[in-house]
Amino acid sequence: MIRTRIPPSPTGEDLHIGNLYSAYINWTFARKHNGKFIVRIEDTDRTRLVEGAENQILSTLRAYNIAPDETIDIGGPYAPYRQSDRLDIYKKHAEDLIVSGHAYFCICTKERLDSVRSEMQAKKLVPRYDKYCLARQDQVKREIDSGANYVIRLNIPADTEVVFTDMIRGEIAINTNNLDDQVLMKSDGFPTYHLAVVVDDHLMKISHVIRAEEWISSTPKHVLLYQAFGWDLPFFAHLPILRNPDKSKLSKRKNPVWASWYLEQGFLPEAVLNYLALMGWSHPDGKEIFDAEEFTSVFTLERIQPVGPVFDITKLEWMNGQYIMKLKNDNLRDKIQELYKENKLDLNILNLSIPLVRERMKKLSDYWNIAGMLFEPPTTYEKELGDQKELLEKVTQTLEAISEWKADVIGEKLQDLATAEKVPFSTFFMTLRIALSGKKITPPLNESMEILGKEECIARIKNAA
RNA sequence: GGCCCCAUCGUCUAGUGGCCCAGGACACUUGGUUUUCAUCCAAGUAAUCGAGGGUUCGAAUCCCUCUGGGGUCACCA
Repeated sequence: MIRTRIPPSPTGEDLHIGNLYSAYINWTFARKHNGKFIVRIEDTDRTRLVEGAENQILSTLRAYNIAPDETIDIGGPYAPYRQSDRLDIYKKHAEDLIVSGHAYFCICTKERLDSVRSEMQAKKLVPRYDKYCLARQDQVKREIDSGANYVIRLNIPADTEVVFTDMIRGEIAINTNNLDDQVLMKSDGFPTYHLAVVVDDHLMKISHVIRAEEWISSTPKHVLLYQAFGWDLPFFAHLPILRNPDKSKLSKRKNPVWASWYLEQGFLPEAVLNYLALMGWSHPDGKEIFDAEEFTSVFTLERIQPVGPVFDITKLEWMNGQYIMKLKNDNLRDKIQELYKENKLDLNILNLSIPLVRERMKKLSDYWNIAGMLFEPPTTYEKELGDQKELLEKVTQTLEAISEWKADVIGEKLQDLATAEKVPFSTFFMTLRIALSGKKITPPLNESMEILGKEECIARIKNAA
């Protein structure tokens, strides 16, 4: 049984786009193999905890149609799925490790740890804990009994090659001399990530640990933990890290990173996911546009490239435009309406405008910029029309004479007028466009005029001239 | 700095020893369609495959060194 997971930690305001990427890969891989996709909340850092983040993360994930099979609010066979609800489990496992000699108590102060580290750094050594407490466990335990704060550390053996296989990169070996005696249990009684992730992944029967590349260097600690517990290793696959244009790890200072931001901007979930699928992975047939269904059928972990891709919002916008063009009218209308629900757009105009805007939008939020003229008259004009009074007067007369207010009829009559007046179409219609919208760029004029209605058009032209 | 990962057009990538003096997509440029914009169509610019050594009849593809980029070195995940 394939079981995958993402372990978001509720320490930010929302799901990070990198986590969404990881989620999509994990979800897809699980579905491909008829497995389960688990979302486990890793809230062991009490100092960085953000209120409400947990719900936000889950709802964003669901907004992208990535539904967990097991998580905090739906439960599952290995509940609970929130680490703060599993404290007893970690405590017990940490104690097991103490008994087996793989871990030990430590009561060193922050000051001592700092000085040990800076001393080693000065000697150009890897800054590590010096195992001071390990040699005096009896005394340490006595001090703990009389109330001393303590942590539990992993007792990492010296000079040992830890080797594991990464499904994307192959074999990776790291010598334990580069590893610190990792704290497993913090003095507040909470486990650190390293203990919790190993214990939970094992207990929750996670078969494939698919996570970002930044975890590679701590994987040896996890491997050592699995071995200390006598457990089988899961498969590991480390995904490339999404990058800023300057190649550094995607960060909110340089890029929008919250997954819901893209939704708020009017990116479609399917488009964002499709774009994400192309990060480090390519369709075997070279296809660029494909949905989750197809991704699931052709996806393989082995095809993921280990190179860190730059997250290019320009290409995302193009792709989003492709998805918008494929939307059915009603569907597109509903999405626009949802985005502008505060403004309560006139439903009739909205409906009529859809065919006019669909090919012009890259994002749903482009709508107002393109179609705003259909809802309200211009207040400013991008071009002065003072010298066009006469022509506009004639336009008004022509429009007034039209009995059947249809785009093609309007267009025909206006072209006749332009011809009679010996004004080139491009000049003529640009003048009219400005008069009606104030803008040089608008949806097709005839259709827009039909939507606006005869009276509104005439009123706007009189106003402009 | 130590350790680890990585290296093909500006960006995302194809490519796993000969079909590649490197293909596609985005972006960009030009032309066509068009009543603006967009769509659509056509064409073009753009990588001496990071550099240097090997291996081989033959290397983007294998090996080594260097360089560059990234990640990581917490009682954060």
